[in-house]
Amino acid sequence: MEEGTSKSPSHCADTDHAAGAADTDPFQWDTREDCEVRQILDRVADKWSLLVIALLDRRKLRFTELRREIDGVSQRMLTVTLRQLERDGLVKRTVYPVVPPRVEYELTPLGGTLHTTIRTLVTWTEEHQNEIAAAREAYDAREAAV
Amino acid sequence: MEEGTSKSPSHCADTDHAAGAADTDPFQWDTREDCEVRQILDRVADKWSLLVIALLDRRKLRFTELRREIDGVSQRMLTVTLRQLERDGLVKRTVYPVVPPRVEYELTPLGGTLHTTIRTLVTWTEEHQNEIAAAREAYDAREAAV
DNA sequence: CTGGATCCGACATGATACTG
DNA sequence: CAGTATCATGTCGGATCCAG
Repeated sequence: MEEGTSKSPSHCADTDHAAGAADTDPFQWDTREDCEVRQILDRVADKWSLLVIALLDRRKLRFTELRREIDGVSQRMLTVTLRQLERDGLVKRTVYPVVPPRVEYELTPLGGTLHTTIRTLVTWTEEHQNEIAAAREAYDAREAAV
Repeated sequence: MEEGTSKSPSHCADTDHAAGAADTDPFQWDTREDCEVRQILDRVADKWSLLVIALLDRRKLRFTELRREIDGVSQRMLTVTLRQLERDGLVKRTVYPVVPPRVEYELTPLGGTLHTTIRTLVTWTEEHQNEIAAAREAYDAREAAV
């Protein structure tokens, strides 16, 4: 992630419906790799990004607070993730030039709209995790039987 | 499979609201790693999974058809992805015992509900990709200036 | 045609140490 | 406190070969 930061993917799908038209074409969206949409999707659907955005909903948090709240994130990954989100205009970073450095992170309006969307995905997962767990057990059992 | 397929993460967040209750607690969901929700999320938000589910919406496709439609996917990744989705009960795999093997993939009802959700995420991305692109340019320009 | 198995390189991520 | 820099490594993913 940190390496290839300045890729310039093709705007393949920013055709018409990207502007907001109620295009409901079932499938045909990206398919092609190096598509901007797919790239953004990968970033947005990222493990840590998801968590950061969720935690930042409606409140500011400092670097260390975020780090403490997100179990398992390394300092490095948190920094990288925050930078990406900042670059994408989803998170705003405010530095207070005081003696012990103080940096606060918060969602931008754009980030806020994403939060809603992400929340939908999370809710879906929460609602169906049991079904998925069951499906896995069934699948594994079937496999083991063979 | 080769990667971590048989992890048994803790059911940390499958508490109450997971059952479907209209719980709108702003943030507190996973945070902890090795949380089942987070694991499912990672799978579901996966690059290839997203594409496969999108393509499978409302129609069956054969292995080769999928491979052809998804630009850039290797045989291996497609196989792995399909297996995961099948295990999770999102995709149904049907094998026809004919001379040239014929295997068809289609979404299960559960997979169908996920498609809707994913579609939301994709739509968001499509609608905001310009804003994000602009934010990136602005950010990069700001950086370069320094 | 479908896909399992293996080898292997590349990149993402983690751990650690250092700085303003 | 909030990073940056460096090094170590695990995993992902691609290529290839092979089998039912």
